[in-house]
Amino acid sequence: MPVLLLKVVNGVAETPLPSHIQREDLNNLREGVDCTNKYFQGTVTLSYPLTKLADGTDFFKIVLQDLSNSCTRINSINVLMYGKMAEDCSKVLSHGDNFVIAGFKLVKSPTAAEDGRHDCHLEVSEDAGSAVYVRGYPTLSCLQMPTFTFCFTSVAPKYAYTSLNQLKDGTIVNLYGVVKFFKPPYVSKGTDYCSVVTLVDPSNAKLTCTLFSGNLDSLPKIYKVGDVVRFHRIKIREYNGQMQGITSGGFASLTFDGTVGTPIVPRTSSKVYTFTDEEVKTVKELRAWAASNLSISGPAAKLSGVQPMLFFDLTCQLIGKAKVDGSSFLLKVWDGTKCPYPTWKVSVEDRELEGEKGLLYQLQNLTADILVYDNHMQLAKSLKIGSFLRIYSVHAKQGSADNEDGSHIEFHLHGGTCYGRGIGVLPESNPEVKELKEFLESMDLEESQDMESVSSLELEGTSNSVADLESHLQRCQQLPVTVLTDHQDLKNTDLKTILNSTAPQQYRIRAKLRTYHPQKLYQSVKLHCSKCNSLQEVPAGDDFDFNLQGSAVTAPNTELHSMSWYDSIMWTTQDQKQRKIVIHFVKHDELLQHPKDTLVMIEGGTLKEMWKLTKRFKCVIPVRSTEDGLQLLDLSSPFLLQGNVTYYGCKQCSTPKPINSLSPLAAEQQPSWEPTEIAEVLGIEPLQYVFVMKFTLVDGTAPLNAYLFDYEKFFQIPASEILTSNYLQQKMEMTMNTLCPPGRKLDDLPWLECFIKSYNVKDETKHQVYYQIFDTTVAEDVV
DNA sequence: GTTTAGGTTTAG
Repeated sequence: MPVLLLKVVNGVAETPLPSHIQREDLNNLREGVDCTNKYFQGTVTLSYPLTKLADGTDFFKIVLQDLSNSCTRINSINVLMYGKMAEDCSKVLSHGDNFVIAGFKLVKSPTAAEDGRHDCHLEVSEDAGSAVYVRGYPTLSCLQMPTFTFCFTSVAPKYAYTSLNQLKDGTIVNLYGVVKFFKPPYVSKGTDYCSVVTLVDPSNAKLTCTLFSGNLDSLPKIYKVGDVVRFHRIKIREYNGQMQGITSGGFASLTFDGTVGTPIVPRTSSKVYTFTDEEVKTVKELRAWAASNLSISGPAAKLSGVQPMLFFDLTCQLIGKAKVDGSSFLLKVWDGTKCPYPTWKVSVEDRELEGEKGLLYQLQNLTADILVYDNHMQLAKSLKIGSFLRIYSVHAKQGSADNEDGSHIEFHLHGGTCYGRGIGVLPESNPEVKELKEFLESMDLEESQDMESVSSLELEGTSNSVADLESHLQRCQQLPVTVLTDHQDLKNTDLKTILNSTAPQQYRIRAKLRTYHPQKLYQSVKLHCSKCNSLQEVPAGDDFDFNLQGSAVTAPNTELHSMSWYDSIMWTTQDQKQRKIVIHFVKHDELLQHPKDTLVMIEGGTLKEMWKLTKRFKCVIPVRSTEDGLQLLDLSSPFLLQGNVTYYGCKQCSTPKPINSLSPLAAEQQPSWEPTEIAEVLGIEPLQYVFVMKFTLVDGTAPLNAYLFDYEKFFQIPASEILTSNYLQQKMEMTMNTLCPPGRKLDDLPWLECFIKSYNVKDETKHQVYYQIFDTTVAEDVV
């Protein structure tokens, strides 16, 4: 998406177009051309009346002519506008107007043969992040950032939504709800797919909807309990004394991830739909309500966390499939983790097995064989190898002990759809799929290294291969899972001896990790001040937003705008809050720099808006206006956001200076905008992210509690980045599962080699000895 | 046109 900054003063756009978007000639607009950062300028030669599409969305079509290219045969193009932008443009655009469109979508024109215009048309809407600039008119659009839009225009809701306790028999309504239960679409016994969805909302009423469609894609794309949905035109009936929702003609749905703080992006098959600030607000409210009123901790699990005798939802990639018999079908999947129990292997005829043989072999010990039955077979057969799946309510069944490999675990997807049993295909765009892909890709390297040693082996018929991953993993388990980075010459000391000795001293130990605290790993991340040695919790995002709202109450001081070393733009949100937002772009030699090198300061922005800005700009500093100049916010807020790290300062040790102190840095030849440098000139003592954990170690002589205090060395994961990276969180969880595998007997736990030191802590009343882990890191093959 | 399913685990 393009970045289009329209400078707005008193509501009138008067800025030239940003330098990085480039004009594109009509004859260069071709299907497949990347139109990001391109704009098209043309003159209106024809406009059609404003109309409404079947779903009520405004639609406006005009024809633009590119007069600069009079020599080309085709010099005009259709422009299709949707939603609010259509309505607005229809009011101000007239014949002969010359204007600019950016952020358009180039789509093959179905009417090119008849109207003789360009063989593509341009589609624009606010939802798509488009912007229209008409000379001399107020801006119709937006100050638009890479992936979000600050809209200047207010949008009145077109649809009325009924809360779930107000539903009446025989009506057709629009509604919102949080998914409490769902059955992923399955093949019904009739002609359609069916999906059953139970919704709840803050009225505390519940509605079960039975949705049918011949088109799988038009059923709601619900991936988990807690997702938020918007249904349009759903029919309400009474059934067995309760209200029931059922699809009616024109049924349409949007689905949103229900996790607080994740991007609000609708999942839908509808080509055109209303999606405005109203929707965003409603989804936020429902997310917040659900977070405190709905238990959404589903039965999701990784293979490494599978418990026998339980049902769970598995997110995985399909690597093989095979027909087994008339009532069952085999899916071979993996999720990058290893089930801690022996798992079954379903034998199938070689010719029935689909999938890449090399990969199936390579991953054989990380693969779960899932047998699916009856009604699920049809869907299972149609799945594409390589696709990402969520298989709901898989049964992890304890196998019979008389089997030759003892008691193994079997995976069944039983027939029927009770408890939402079924299979859903996740799109590549799904954040969890992205995460999984990244994760699987990062594993591939290790696997392929292992494969080098067996590359000469025949890959066919290798069920008893000696050089498989299983034995590799077993070898790993005999080697220590943590190693020393120093002090190799030291001898081990047993824990009892250490506990009976005086502090301070240093020891090398060999022990097992019996348990650790906190179990919720994100709780182990703290902020540490190396100056006063204080530790504190990482502020929750919500607190920070609250602080921002407080600072936004003070109106921005326009006297501080556009100083010698920065340019400023301000605008007001058109929602009820009428929030004023100012962005100050720091210049170098009086020129704006490339966004990736630019530091921006923002007044009145929300946390989410700032995160978006960090994707585009080098650094973001939240600021507020005072009479004397721009200042940092209270130190409960970060003083800097950069990449995916939020930097905080120590309240005790910092003496914040005015923002103007940054200007010498901006004047440097090539400002590096290093966080430490920024902190220093702003008088901030930066806090460092650190993992703080308590390990209970045992070695057969005594248990000993040792603290881990680690910036990044132990886990080889920067503590500063883990809170914003699901991938790193998953990696850390896997590491902990290797160090201390759940459900394992003490004998079967792996050994850790650690370097620890004891130290004294004394106060008036007591004296205690503590232990801390040093110079130790997770072994290379564990990471 | 208005079936299909209408939540609450298979039993392989």
